[in-house]
Amino acid sequence: MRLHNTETGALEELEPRRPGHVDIYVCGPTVYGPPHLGHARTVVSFDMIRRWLRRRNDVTFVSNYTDVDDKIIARARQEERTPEEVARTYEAVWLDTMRRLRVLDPDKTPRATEAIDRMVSMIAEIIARGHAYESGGDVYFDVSSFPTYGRLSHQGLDDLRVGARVEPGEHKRNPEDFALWKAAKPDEPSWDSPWGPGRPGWHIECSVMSTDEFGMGFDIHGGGSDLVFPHHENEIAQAEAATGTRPFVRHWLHSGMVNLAGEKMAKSTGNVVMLSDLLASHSAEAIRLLVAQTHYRHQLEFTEELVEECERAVDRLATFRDRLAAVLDVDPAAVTGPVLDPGAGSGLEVEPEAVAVDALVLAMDDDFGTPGAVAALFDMVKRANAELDTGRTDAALAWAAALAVFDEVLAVVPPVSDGNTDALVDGLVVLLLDIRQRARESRDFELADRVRSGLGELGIIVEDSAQGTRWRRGRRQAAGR
RNA sequence: GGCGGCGUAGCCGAGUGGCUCAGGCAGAGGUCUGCAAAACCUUGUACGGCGGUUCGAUUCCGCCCGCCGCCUCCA
Repeated sequence: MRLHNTETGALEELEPRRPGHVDIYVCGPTVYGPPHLGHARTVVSFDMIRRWLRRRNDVTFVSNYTDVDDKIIARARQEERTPEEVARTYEAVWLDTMRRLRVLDPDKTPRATEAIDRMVSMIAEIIARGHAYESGGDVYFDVSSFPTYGRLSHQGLDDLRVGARVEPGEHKRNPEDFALWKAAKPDEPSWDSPWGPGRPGWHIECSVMSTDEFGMGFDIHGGGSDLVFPHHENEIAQAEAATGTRPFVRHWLHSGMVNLAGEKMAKSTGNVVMLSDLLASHSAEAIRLLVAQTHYRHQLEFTEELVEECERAVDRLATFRDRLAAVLDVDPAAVTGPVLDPGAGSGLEVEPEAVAVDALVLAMDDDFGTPGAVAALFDMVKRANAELDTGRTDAALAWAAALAVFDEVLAVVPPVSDGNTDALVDGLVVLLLDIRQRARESRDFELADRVRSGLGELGIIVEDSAQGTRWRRGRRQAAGR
């Protein structure tokens, strides 16, 4: 398969250093506050990338928590708590939110504060190799000593000098140098080091934690495109300067930013959508579909209307899933069950429909083309529905298996509502529908419609068909609103 | 100023040097139905502007216009 590499700016063949194994590191959050839509965009994009890679590879996915940082310290002061308490709180919020978005847990989630000793070692190594210097208790990376600096962001040193600046209290030789270690300030967390007490700069942690896990030259490093410079540029400089070897990373993957109604989402202007708000009124699947419909490298346009549209599209998938379940006479949950895992006992271990899966493979193998995958999915739904309308059900099992494959990669099919398990509600609805059926048979449509609209107001959707009357809970009620 | 990206039908958004068509949502008409819903069918002069290359460009090249991101903590 091909994937885009930020460093070369070109599509490249994915060639893992160990065939069949892919090691991927994605920069995680600084845990100083609750996650917002921008986080979701990046995390969901990489979740789909990971889900695709693991169909053919043994994938190890690592994503860190940055738990020492200016913003965490500031937040801790504000809330009169310790930085550690703040970090642990938002770490838990992050994990919970990502799970609600059906994002798979990383295989490992290293914390910056647990890697300080290795950061100190790496910094010492960088100094020893002549790429960094100590100055007033700080340690700075000497950018001029690293000739390929700027190769990820495609900028020369002269270009970078223009934007570079020196904060008050810094002791840089050159403005484009960056901090590896910051001397301790009063009332801030600090650790001992050969240069005195202090704390690490932001960039060093990812060089350390990724190579701790994978060593130099691992397969994929990812993150939002806003991290290309300076964060990832600096990670390369640190890791390669410390080891004297290259490359640090084989493929750099970066996801695009989110636009809110045409404007950049920015905390400074209050133009932010918090995920807790978004998830209160929208399903994870709709949010994931919205993300999947735009290629991961492009800017994502976001409005409330667009998520609403995705809700309707996602409902269509649920309806299709339920229809297949009815035809196959199985529990709807089994339809999108783990067919990829033989022996999981879903009862649906069959060949997925080849047409749809071929289209999925074609799309995803070309730089993780989730928009094409979504198109392939809905294309199958339309064809399958058309056949089912004519009473042809022989391919139902293959469709179900294909649907499960799609859901394994994209996770956009809403789960079967567990709201239907209330035996009392179940019984009452069945009773009402039985009465309604008798009314229909005696052509008392006024009463029949009264029952249907009354149930509708309670969030229960009644649908008559040639095969009899079906009912289900509407999305809003199923979401517990 | 530097680096990068985008401009595709009402909206979002793939894609391609010529071939029937991305896909979703919305709109219109229809089939089915007691009605509705669901589903399906039909329906849209789409490719920012101007040049160039070409037998032929939305797709390649140049210029222009417009929009956006990064260059500072940021997913």
